[in-house]
Amino acid sequence: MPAKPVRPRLNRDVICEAALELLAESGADSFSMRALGDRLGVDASAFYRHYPDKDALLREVGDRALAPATRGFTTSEDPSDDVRRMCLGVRKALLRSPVALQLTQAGPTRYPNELRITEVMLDAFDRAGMAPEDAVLAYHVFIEYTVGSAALDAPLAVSAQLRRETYRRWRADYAQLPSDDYPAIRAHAAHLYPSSDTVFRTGLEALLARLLGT
Amino acid sequence: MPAKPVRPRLNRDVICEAALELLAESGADSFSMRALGDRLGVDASAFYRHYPDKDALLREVGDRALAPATRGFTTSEDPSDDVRRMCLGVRKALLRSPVALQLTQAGPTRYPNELRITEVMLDAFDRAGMAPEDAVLAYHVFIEYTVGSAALDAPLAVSAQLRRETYRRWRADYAQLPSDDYPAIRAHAAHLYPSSDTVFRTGLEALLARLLGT
DNA sequence: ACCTGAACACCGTTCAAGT
DNA sequence: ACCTGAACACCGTTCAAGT
Repeated sequence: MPAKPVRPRLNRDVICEAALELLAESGADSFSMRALGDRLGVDASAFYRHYPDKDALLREVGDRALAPATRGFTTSEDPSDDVRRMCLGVRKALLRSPVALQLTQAGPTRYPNELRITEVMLDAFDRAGMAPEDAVLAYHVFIEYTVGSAALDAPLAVSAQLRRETYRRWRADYAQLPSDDYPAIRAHAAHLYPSSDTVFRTGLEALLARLLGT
Repeated sequence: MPAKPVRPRLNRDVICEAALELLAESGADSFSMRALGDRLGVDASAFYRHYPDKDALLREVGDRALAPATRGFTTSEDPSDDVRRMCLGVRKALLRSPVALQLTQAGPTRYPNELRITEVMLDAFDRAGMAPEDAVLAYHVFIEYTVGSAALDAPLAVSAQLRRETYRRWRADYAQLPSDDYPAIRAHAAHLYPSSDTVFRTGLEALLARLLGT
């Protein structure tokens, strides 16, 4: 069999794959072009032949992180449930990979996974019988809520144990506030910071019920 | 009259004030300890006597950016409207100062403005007759939605003209997608990206109607 | 007590040079 | 065509030294 060409060592596929691994292992804070270069046995400057800059690289990496939400998604007969499942899937994918946050700051990537999510949701609102303007409005509301929540929840999503301990500490802090100034906080301190998944579900169901009229 | 003591040149008040100005003028990207030092005529290392690190400094700056939302806020007889006005005020403050995003990533600051916002909202849910667990759940939903949306909208909030042009360009891009793969996107391209304030209002009213039973 | 200045260990990015 | 290596212009942070 013919020898596989050793060149090219680098292309967008191997770069994004390595970036996703590096992000999953070491977190978003310690990601750098130099660290990515080390992992691939390549100088950091080599990436600039494949992407104009770090942001462009991370935008493609970010879209690939969304793949679990689109791969295998099947539309049902219930548009409301399609929106529900898609939002939950997007949230799960965003919490899994710490590059999610990056995506929130650069506008639409128009990469395949993002486009598929948009298509599925707009189609669902259409099937629900919404007027075009209302469908677009609803689409943006669900995306802002889903991505925004994920951006807030992501920093503590890495470890369930760390999350529980952190929430417990925060509750204890709230419980020690002066009750003259903050009576309502004091009264609710023990209940603050329920599971962020429960919080997300609560808002999601409220939006579905009101905007899709289920 | 006695001469004002020249020392201390630096304290938390003058540091935060200068940081807010620098952020408003030059944006979040070009903020650095060195740039802040230049503005105050001081070496960058001088701040480390007043804050443990850059994050701690920005957390206090972030809370001060919320001041417009709490200063002058008065509770009404309609809890639902109190929540509405507070969320709109928080959004406005967050879009005004580009440090908002920073706040979303570090957990609660427990600085005065953030605490006041929490107190007002929990109190409103109480007055609406909600059970304590439901009040806390609703509080977290509204905060996630408000802060999350602001984090997504902030990058384009600086200039209305830039925002309009950017949205127009994005719509044009969506309109050129292959309609075989993305029929719903193509059909809605002209309506995508309505005013982000309208989007926020739509979701906010849906959540108010469903969670506060208006 | 408070700030300076130099230093350390990093960054993203560019560009001539190598192969 | 693709990558290297050195260089540039930055970072946040520490710490001995100054006043």
